[in-house]
Amino acid sequence: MQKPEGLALGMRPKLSERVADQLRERIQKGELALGEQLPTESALVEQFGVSRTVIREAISSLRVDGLVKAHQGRGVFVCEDISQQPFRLCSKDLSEKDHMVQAMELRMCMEVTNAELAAARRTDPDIQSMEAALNRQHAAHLSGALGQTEDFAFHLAIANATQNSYMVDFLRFLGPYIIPANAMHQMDPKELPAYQNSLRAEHWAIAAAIKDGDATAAGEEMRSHLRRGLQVNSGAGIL
Amino acid sequence: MQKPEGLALGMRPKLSERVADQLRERIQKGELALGEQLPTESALVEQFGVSRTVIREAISSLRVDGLVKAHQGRGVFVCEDISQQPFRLCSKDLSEKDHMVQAMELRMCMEVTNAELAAARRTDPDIQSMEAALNRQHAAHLSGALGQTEDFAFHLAIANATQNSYMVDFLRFLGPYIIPANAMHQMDPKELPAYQNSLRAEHWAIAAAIKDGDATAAGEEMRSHLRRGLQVNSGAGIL
DNA sequence: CATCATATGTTGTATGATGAATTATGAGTT
DNA sequence: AACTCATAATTCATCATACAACATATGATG
Repeated sequence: MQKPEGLALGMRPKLSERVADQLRERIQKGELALGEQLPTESALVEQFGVSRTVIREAISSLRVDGLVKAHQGRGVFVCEDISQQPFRLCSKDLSEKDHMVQAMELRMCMEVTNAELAAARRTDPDIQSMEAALNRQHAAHLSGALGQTEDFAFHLAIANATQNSYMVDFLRFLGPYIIPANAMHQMDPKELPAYQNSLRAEHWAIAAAIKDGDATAAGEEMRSHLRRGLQVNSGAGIL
Repeated sequence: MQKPEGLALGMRPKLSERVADQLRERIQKGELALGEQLPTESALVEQFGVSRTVIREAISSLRVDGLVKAHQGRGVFVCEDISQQPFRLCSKDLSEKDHMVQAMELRMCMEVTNAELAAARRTDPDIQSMEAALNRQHAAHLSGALGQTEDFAFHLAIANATQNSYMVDFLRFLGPYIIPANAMHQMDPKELPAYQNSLRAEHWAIAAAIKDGDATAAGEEMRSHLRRGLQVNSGAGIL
């Protein structure tokens, strides 16, 4: 049994969310100045004709989004730098396939340069964790598993080797958007082992280049690795 | 007059936030299973010894973070795919400089490949908006302005030319973390015009490569452009 | 067994009151 | 006039209670 989820044409969104959306709009349109502003809770209660509960929950949303900052006894203020707004990947006006391809390209953009950076900065422990992930992946393949977790762990190890924590964070953020799209699920079981072999070969090539400290080679290996994955998954991919 | 802001050693964080943090921890530690769970609001009221208002605001935080989903009449459930979690760039255990450098590297990772993609896919309108941004930047420089807005507009135009909306979103997300760090503010006014000239020259070189459809050249021009910017701003940058 | 009314539990919203922090006000002093 | 300090007014934070809306379990009824 499945629920419809995505508001089924009559699914009234919560009041607090509607209010929050309206306030977001006002802020991003610039109707509310940057440094200060925002009417008091009681004023908003009148404007929207809802209870304080709703207003407070709406403002709470804006707070965790980093759009406003509330000060007890003073008021709620629009943040000076709306820079702290989080990054999301959920444009709903995109087809499922476009979403996947674009997310994959985003990943590619970073992973290629990531491999180059890793080649320049990797430490011995980095190399060890990379190779450990590859060995685990091999074991998974031998045992009949898909080994996607281990695959991702290898890429994470590379991100770690860049010594840039944001790379790790971002890849980890991107991961869930990509993993489930892997075409291995719908692949002919006959072809699976061959595909997995080539996957591992590509991984080892990347690892070797990084170990050698050859940034250019590492980048190229990563690029062709991901490009192949993109082709298998979607057929497209000019990158 | 400045406020201390960042919790000045005794600044008690709001109850709702403390509760929200504890719940986040429970979820990410896996103490709360993935599909279902989360005690009822009244149960949490007893567990934490706070009012329902606080509990509700805490859950509201988790909701906008994409960690849980609330269903009226049923309960609050941990999201199946915590993938929807937003990406933030605010690791507070990083020095100001490390933060800047790492964010800049993240930008570099994407912009280099971005330029390559743009060279392969740019349309005529893309080229026009790129060149328009450059002309506006030149005008800004001539009028004595720093022209950072126009600079960023140029990079955004390139992102647009990739035909990948996520690239635009992500660059726009990264923008605020980078713009203010530009070293032009503290530069010797004598050297400023020369620096701005070289900036524009690099921009035009990138634009030309993209216009030509030369992906490799576009990537390289972008790489050296950003690398120079990173050096000016921080001295570091092995990339 | 199938169907429907009811009861129960849960989240959503409304309302009033109190506490805590900030700012505005004004009296009083120098 | 200028400064100090207590007081009041404003505003968000929290608490407590009640009701509405929705979902599910229960049990009676046919």
